[in-house]
Amino acid sequence: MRKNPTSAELAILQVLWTRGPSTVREVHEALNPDKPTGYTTTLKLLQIMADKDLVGRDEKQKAHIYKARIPREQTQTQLVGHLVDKVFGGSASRLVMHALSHKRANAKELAEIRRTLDEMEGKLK
Amino acid sequence: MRKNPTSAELAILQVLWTRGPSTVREVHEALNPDKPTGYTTTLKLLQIMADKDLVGRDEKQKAHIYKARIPREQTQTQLVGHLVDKVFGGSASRLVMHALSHKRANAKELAEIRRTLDEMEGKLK
DNA sequence: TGACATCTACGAACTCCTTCGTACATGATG
DNA sequence: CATCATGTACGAAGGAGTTCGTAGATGTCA
Repeated sequence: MRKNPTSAELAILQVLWTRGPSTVREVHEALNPDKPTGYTTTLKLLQIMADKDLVGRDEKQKAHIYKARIPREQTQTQLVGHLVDKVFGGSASRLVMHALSHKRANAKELAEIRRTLDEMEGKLK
Repeated sequence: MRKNPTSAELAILQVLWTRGPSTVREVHEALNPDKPTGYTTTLKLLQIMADKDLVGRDEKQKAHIYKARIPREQTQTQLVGHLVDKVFGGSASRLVMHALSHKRANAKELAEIRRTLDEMEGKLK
């Protein structure tokens, strides 16, 4: 089983997931507003992530192009699972209820959630 | 604003939240099945946590008694918020739906969730 | 009381993550 | 082709978290 990405890695994956394949500079600039660091920091992180196979890269251009190698969905699942275990005693529904009651969701979101809930109950029998 | 507890700290808080005030040995033994470490490791961790005011301690006995100083609920809120920001682009409902659809909840849990959902919709108008 | 078990205190090592500086390669431009 | 901007590679420093060993204090019990 694959280890969870670290915090900095997650931020980079976030960029790659939303932007798609990107150069170091592109990632760096997407990141910088939030958290100013040197360019070589971003570079180094991407290199490390390539070692770990978290990202792949195309070296055909001078400026290498990196892309995420793990799907967003899978990482979400992993991290939610982790949180459920560590902080909600293994009960995902407790997490759901906690998130629900702390979130000022609008009508549309609540309807969506209700739809998902209906599906779940449908599958149940 | 208070920093998130680290992973080891979280495990200890978990024990204190469920057991209530405990000695180092009690915490240590509750922890060990999952993750065997030396006794002094647990001790050191609790001492550090006391420094950070994550736990308080009563030194009246020879074996000091530690208790959590931050409420479980607050920590859950904090960590869920963190996850929502970092991995779900700030949308708590996306987290809820994700957790829902990956969880094989039983009928009772689903009913509870539905009740929470009803409450939310009630408050909405 | 003396031996033994159990406790706290704390320094030190180790690992992992993050950050950056420096060196060197390469493409573009006048 | 000389220069400059821009790129990669990589060592090393620094911080945080975790782990443990050792020392010294204190309670227990035959």
